[in-house]
Amino acid sequence: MTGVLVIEDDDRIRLALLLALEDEGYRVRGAGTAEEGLLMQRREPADNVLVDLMLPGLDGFECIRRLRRDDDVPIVVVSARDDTHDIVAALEAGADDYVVKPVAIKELSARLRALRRRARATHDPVQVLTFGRLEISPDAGEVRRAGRPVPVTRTEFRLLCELAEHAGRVLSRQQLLQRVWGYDTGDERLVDVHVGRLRQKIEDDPGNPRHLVTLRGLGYKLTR
Amino acid sequence: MTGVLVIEDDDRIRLALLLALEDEGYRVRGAGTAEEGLLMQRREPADNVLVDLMLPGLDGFECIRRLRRDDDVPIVVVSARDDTHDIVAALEAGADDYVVKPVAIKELSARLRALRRRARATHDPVQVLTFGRLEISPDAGEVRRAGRPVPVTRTEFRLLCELAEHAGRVLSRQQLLQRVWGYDTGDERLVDVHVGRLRQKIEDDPGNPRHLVTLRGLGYKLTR
DNA sequence: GGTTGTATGACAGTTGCGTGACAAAACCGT
DNA sequence: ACGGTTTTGTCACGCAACTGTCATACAACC
Repeated sequence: MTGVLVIEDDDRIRLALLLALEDEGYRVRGAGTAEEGLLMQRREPADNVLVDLMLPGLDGFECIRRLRRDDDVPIVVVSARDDTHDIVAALEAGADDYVVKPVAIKELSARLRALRRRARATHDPVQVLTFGRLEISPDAGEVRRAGRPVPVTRTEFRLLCELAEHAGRVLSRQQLLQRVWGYDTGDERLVDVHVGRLRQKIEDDPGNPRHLVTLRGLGYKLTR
Repeated sequence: MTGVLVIEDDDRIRLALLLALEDEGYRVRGAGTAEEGLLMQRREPADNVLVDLMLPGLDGFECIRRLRRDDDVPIVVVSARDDTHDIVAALEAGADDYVVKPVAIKELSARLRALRRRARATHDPVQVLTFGRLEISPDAGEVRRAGRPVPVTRTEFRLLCELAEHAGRVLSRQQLLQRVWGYDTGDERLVDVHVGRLRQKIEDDPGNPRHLVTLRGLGYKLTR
């Protein structure tokens, strides 16, 4: 799910935008001032930023410039003013798009998508799931323990990814058989064996597993 | 100087746009129909395409889709209609921006710049991809190892570029077959053979590949 | 202490990969 | 069009790694 940060001082409009975007399936958060927004973006970057031009304190143009300095996040200006001069200035400052209020939420959403399509191509970030000092990159097909690559086999890798994807939740042997092996039926012991082998590789003390733990009678889970 | 292609059937508007853009410093060319525009873009790609939605014959949406299929060129829709439905549809079809006629040329120009900034971020750095002492120039069609040119065949080159473009990620044989050969189906061993040949040329010790590595059961990836 | 559920080591069959050989196809200069 | 050269795809073989099964040992629960 993609996150959107809305920087807008008018509480009513901000709330309306946030609700509408949430409805469109975005993870949302809002800020009432540029300063607050910049801080939030620095702390926990969203995938898109919507920013109003008229903000108290630091104005929208400056806000855009600073966002742009830190980050390559796609920025959309949402402003009441439709003056060409403002539009040009905002785009020059580093904004990617400029829409005039009031804006149809469907249009905004489509513009955000179009923008992310472009932005994604740049970064293509490789996802990394972290469990303590254990790192799993499903894309890279790589597992690391304390930064060192751990050679795992395909089945072990799939199993680990499956567990990682549902981190913290128990998965029964049946579920694992189904998802990793595609078996509808089969010997559940098979899972045990592979879990064991995986532990040898990823746990510091395979006898006392910290991450890949057994829940007697239920199955296995991966914890942080 | 950057080139802009304007696809617009109304002669007066097209001419006005072309003149105005030329004035802004763009190298311009125009097309009166989608078919003509597609042909021109294929023959000599412009850096931006402006397209009207209402075109005789192939309509704007289809035109966008076809442009997008060939190419990653930034596309801006310039339309008289400001209906949300049209905007969303155009963006979904692959357009990057949508402006409503009449449009201030300064705004249009700023939007084009903003768009190119994004597009460039994705494309320009692709000029030389470096993996240790291995350099790949997709544009120049050249591969170098420790500064020395390495003669690779076309297929090897495509394969290498495909892997380089997704550096650090595993690509399955299926994916490679699809992307390099365009096969939807076929013998996956074909990939092995070419990977092997490529290794002979680009790896210091082809037996222990450092860059073009195998992930048993998953595929291949190129690492730094 | 008995029962149930889990860990693990060994093993044989299987799979996946690298490679060299070869023929077909594409390419290229004449 | 022709002949030589390079490139491409197919195949078969061998090796190494992986997989699933089983038997046994161990731990948890009642």
